[in-house]
Amino acid sequence: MELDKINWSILTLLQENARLSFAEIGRNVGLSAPAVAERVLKLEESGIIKRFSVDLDFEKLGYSFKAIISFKVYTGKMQSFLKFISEMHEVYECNRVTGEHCLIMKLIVQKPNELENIINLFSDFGESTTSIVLSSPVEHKVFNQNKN
Amino acid sequence: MELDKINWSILTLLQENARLSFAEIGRNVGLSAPAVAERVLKLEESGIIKRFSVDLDFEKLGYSFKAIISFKVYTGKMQSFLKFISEMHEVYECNRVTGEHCLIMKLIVQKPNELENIINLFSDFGESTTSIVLSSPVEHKVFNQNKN
DNA sequence: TCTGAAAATTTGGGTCG
DNA sequence: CGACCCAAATTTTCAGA
Repeated sequence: MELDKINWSILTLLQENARLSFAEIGRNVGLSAPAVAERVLKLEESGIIKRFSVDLDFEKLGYSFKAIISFKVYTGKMQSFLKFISEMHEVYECNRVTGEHCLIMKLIVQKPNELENIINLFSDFGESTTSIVLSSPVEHKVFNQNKN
Repeated sequence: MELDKINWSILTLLQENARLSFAEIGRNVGLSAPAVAERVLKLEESGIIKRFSVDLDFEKLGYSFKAIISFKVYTGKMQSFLKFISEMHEVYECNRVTGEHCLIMKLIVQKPNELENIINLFSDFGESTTSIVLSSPVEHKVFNQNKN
């Protein structure tokens, strides 16, 4: 799909506030509301917009600990481990990567001892290296085309 | 702020589809539209909902390479490095962590050689270990209170 | 793109624990 | 008094040409 400057502007605006009305977006990019609606629909249909969502403050929800776990899966255990973590709500994200460790995961938990339990459960599947997140200087940055 | 079962349901629904109407959410949780609107407003005001956003498919936008860089910052270079990356749109996320490496970053780029350039730029500030993301078995999971 | 019709959000007033 | 419902007014979205 071809992305012109206007579509990039729409995507930037929607990332910052997905509840802008089409009319308001149109005012920003110089289009009428129906024209914006049509573009957004096509962006959804093409899959470029995967979903409209909300970003939550996990700390305020009582989940104060973020951890990043690098994980080296034992031979033959990959499939069962992926199935295992897909059902754990504490595992927020999991990436398969090149390099020494096979997986890099991000977890969100309420208390340190929850993390301990999880690491114990993981030990059946491989070896983990855990880092606690102290802060997130850059978090979920708005993505745009600026090439500086 | 107190979060009852209804507010958790609202948060789950909004994460899955932030464009549900208040009336539709109300049908799911057994409230009227204005009651839902008021709850959502309070969730925003309290900061639990940080923003309404869209999740994008970066591959379809031509940004096919995700990388995770572990970074050990040289003494005294932390502040200048954080300022440096805050202005780089390729750095999607940056976490300060415990452990051997000080920072773990997620980057999104179009081509491998862009990554090479970035790693070269980073070398003034510290030592990096780069992993290319092959796939993301779990990505931006919907967060809810289920304790199973 | 424009216009009318349908649906959504917002606001005010009133009610129940 | 806070949280909710109902109903009217405004805004937004949708579907026709």
